[in-house]
Amino acid sequence: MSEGTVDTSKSKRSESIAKVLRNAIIEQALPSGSRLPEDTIGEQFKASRTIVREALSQLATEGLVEHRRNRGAVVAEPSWEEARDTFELRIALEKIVVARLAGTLGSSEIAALRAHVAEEEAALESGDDARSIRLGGEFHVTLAEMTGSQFLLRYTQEFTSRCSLILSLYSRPVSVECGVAEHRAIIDNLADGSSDQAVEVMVQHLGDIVERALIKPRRRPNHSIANVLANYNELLDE
Amino acid sequence: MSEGTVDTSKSKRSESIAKVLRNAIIEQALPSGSRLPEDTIGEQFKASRTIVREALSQLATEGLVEHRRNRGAVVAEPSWEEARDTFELRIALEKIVVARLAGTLGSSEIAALRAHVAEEEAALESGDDARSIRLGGEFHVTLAEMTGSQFLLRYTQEFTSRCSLILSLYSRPVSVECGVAEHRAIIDNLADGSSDQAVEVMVQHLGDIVERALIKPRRRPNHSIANVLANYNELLDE
DNA sequence: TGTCAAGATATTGTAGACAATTTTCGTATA
DNA sequence: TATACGAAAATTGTCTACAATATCTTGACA
Repeated sequence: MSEGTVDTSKSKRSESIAKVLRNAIIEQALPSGSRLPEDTIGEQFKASRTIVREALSQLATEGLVEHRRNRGAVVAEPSWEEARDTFELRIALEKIVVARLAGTLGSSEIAALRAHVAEEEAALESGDDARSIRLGGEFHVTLAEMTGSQFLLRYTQEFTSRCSLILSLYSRPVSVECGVAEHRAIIDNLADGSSDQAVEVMVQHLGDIVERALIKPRRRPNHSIANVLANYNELLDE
Repeated sequence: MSEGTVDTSKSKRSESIAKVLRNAIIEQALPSGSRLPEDTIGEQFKASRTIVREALSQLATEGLVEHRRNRGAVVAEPSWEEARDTFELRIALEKIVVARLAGTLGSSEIAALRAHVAEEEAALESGDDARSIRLGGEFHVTLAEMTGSQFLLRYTQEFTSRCSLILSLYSRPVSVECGVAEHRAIIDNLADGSSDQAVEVMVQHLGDIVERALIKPRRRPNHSIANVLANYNELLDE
């Protein structure tokens, strides 16, 4: 089906590939431990190994894949300690985001956030788990984006991705990690402008996520990389 | 059978190059805005552009260099807003480090920290500014290292480097940014184990640094990259 | 003399070739 | 049968060539 590769090539090609792989990893289409051979991926995207390698490097610094010398890249499998550190840092990070945002958002931004949550709810009801998880993470990224800070945005993206991966490893299969109600509460507090309270709600929210997580590892059957990527190619042209 | 193979050079050539460039940037041997042509650097290190490119990518994600499409890399010149964000994140990060460390350090670790500060003091008295700046940053990295957390270490390195770059842009020429006395106070509080107080001292310390900084930009004359790197090559085998 | 265009030069972006290393698999041997 | 060894295959690491793009130089023209 998908022969796509619509290039959109103004921004870096490796970035597009990284994005697709990132989504595939977060949605567990590529489970932890999956091998990621450079030429297989390159074939899928019709790109040379140079480009694929760039994408994998990027994902490695994000902590989503692991590089073993001369043995290729695999989807990372964060240890429990790494999971704990990641969440602790993420909470510290998002405290800053929320504190900076409280009381500064315009009505259009509030509306955008509410619309996003509505989307989350729709995905939840339709039972599309993968979509739910992705949208749940994107909510936090959207918040970071609204601070206008490149750094807060970049790190929020990084930590949100890694947390999604961690949750897929350690949390119960059923639990969707980002509660829609909690997101609504965050928006309400941001709109009201009570900074401390907004921070408190965010901390509570992320704390709940940690609570729900860190249960025990589980494993999914390995899919063929070629098949998985074929499905994800459609996402390329966004 | 095979001998030890202490593959220091094997581990990653691009990492060695990145390290040299990082030091050169932090010590302002390569001022903000300096161009970093791939083949010039490759020639210095006798490495192909592939390797140099890898090193530059690494430094780009660390925020020390900036990539302009088809126009090469230059030493980054963080804006005031980026500077502010970087420091805010760094403080949040190091609060975590100190909180985790308080009361957990063994006497050998305390001794190592004190030895490090002694080195800082020596460098300060000898008037070797570049060395002082580097050692000041390394103190914080050493702390992060002692937590045993890969993530805390990596991000502390990243933020410390970037902060050094920022200070070189915005702070007074004379001020050495990490006060030796303050570092001693941090060690004392870590040894005593009063977590809250240790955190407080660290926040105070980093706050002081910010205070001393953010004055106004200044500029140094551009040195030839080839010359600069020739001087720094000695550091390669460390 | 100043401006602008076109060619020349320099630098980055990407691809593919070759080398180095690991993994796999078949085969001989006890 | 189990194990050890070694050749073949697969995969990554690095280099170099070529293409695409940006920057600089030169010279014509107003």
